[in-house]
Amino acid sequence: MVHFMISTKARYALRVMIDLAQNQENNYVPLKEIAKRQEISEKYLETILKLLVKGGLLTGLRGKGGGYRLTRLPQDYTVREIIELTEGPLAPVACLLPDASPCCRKDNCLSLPLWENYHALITDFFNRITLLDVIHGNYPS
Amino acid sequence: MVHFMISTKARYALRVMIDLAQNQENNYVPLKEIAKRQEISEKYLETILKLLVKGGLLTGLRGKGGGYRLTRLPQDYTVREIIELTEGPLAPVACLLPDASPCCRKDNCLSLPLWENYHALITDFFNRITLLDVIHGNYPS
DNA sequence: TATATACCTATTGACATGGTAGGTAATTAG
DNA sequence: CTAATTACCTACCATGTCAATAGGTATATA
Repeated sequence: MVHFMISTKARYALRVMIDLAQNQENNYVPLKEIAKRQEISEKYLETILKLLVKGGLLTGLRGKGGGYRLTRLPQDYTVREIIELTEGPLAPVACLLPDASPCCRKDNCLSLPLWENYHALITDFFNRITLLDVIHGNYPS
Repeated sequence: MVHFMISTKARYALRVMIDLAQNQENNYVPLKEIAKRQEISEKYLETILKLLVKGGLLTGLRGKGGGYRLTRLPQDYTVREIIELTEGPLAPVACLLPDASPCCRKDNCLSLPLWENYHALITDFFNRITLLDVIHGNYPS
């Protein structure tokens, strides 16, 4: 609806990460369990978990007793990487994308510094906050 | 392409506001001139200018010698209102939209505080910066 | 061997974005 | 009064992304 919204992919991904941090103990947690707890369709959740595994944030194990689990400790994930993995780069304008080709207007573009500052602000924000911070509700004051 | 991108509507709107601040002197500036300087299609620019007039950020005058001009001084516009007018609220999740109906998960939603903090951060950022700041390249250090 | 699980490919409907087309109303210059 | 200029209005369209679904395959364990 509105363009400043975080996609469900990124939001669900974060919820999944939280869910695993809280429920994995020493076991693999099957998709079905996560889906039930989080009230997310199993099929849709699959596509999200696939991304997280592919990006190395989770490990998947097939077969009976299989499921998913974190590859690191909660304090070693940043919110930024979870979001960027599922939703793409945080760049607010094409000129600031990782692979951006130089813009011809660049030198006399008065807006660019605004987007650069904004970009730096949100990147830094999401970079500083770890998964553990989210679970404990720790935010910079 | 990627979901963190500011829409062209908001970006063009900002460029138009800058353009007018720099070129209006005491006259009304016709759409055609702005479109030419900014290299934006006239037809598309129309839809953006309509929004800005409707929102009270610009005045339009018809007929020969007509065009558009700012309704206030550049230092009296915030970037936030320009963006929100053209792109909608800055809320990153539905729960934080102005007219949001209460979410049943709200009380045990660990993510919500994250989005609230993020929302406050960017709202404050865009709120503090005026059109004049953009023109002069003044940003908080 | 049966069951549980992750993993893979493809498809769909809905919607927003970015942009276009053509016409109407108002104002001024001559 | 007429012609030119300009904003304003309604409608349309093509593309792409999002959110979600469907059905099948590979792998591990009990």
